[in-house]
Amino acid sequence: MDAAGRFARYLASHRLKMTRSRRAILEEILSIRGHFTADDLLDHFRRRGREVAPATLYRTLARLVEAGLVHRIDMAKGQARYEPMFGRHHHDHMICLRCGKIIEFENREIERIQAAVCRRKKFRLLEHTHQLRGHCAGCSRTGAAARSAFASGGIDVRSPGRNPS
Amino acid sequence: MDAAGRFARYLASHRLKMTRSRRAILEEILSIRGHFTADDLLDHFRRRGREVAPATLYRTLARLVEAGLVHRIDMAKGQARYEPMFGRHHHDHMICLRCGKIIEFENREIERIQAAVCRRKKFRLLEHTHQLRGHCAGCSRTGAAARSAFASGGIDVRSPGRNPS
DNA sequence: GAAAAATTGATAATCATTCTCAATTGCGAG
DNA sequence: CTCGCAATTGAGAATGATTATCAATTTTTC
Ligand SMILES: [Mn+2]
Ligand SMILES: [Mn+2]
Ligand SMILES: [Zn+2]
Ligand SMILES: [Zn+2]
Repeated sequence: MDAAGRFARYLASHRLKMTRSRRAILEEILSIRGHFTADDLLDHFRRRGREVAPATLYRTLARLVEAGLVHRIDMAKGQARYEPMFGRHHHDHMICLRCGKIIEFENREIERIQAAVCRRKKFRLLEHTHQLRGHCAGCSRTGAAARSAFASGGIDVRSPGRNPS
Repeated sequence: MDAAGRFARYLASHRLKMTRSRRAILEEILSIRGHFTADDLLDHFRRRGREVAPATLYRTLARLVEAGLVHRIDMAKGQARYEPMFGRHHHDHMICLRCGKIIEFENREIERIQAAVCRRKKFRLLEHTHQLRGHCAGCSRTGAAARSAFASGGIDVRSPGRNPS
């Protein structure tokens, strides 16, 4: 089933309604490839005239996360990032502290060991985050000259395709 | 060298002063075993009459983190946790979503693979967080009855000794 | 001990996100 | 279709942990 269908099913099973705003937000997210912030989306809408209130966007993002269609990435500070998870599998992130770029990685071995550690401690694992912070290839090369797009908002919006590694 | 000495050295090398407040804060932290929030510390001080302004505490905690004597654990929401890192080595955390307990774990294998992944992507790793969230042994056992000490502040303050695993 | 430099603390500011609540909309029943 | 009611929306206020301001105070230096 497609994303819209899955969302509809989720809404129905929770006595929630498929409204114009929710449809528009899902639509907009599906058109994005990569990671984005709530503000990124608000900007997109503003530019197209179609306004969506922040409260509504935040509420809908929470629903989409609930429904498993979107993943939320909590940063140590500043805004959270989101990414569409439709048709993708779990992965973790490397975050460049210079330019803000987000690189995805996926490692079965780590996940396996992680599960084993939890088993040993009798810990029922529900979710996890594994964030690697440092300098991306580009920023390591170009000394201190890297334009710090991080602070000023020029954040990454790119994904390495369906199967990151 | 002891913690106070290391802090003194750090301060000196940064043209900073060893003040009464900074000494008191470090002292207090050393007396704690386990994880704590800024508010936990403020409470301790308040109870002993010796007041310390929040601004001062936050500033000092930042210095201690800089100096490598304290580690800061950013939670997805709510206050950050801190823990003394004096004489301890790196480890990561499992966080119980029911009772808030923090369990430490350390796994060389994961860290090794993590480093390899970074090498492959030419990413210069500077720091990382690996948080496992779920239910601790106790909370898994006692169904939904677990008192949610998390929201109400009764957070863990315990460490499994010098060498977690 | 005085001057210079750093620190403190009261207070205001930040800022992403959530809350409130009156007005609006979606939708199932009739 | 049209009601009726529950769910949703949006404007604006509230939250809450942390940081910024800045005058008064403490430390260190000379
Ligand atoms: Mn991703
Ligand atoms: Mn710890
Ligand atoms: Zn970079
Ligand atoms: Zn627990």
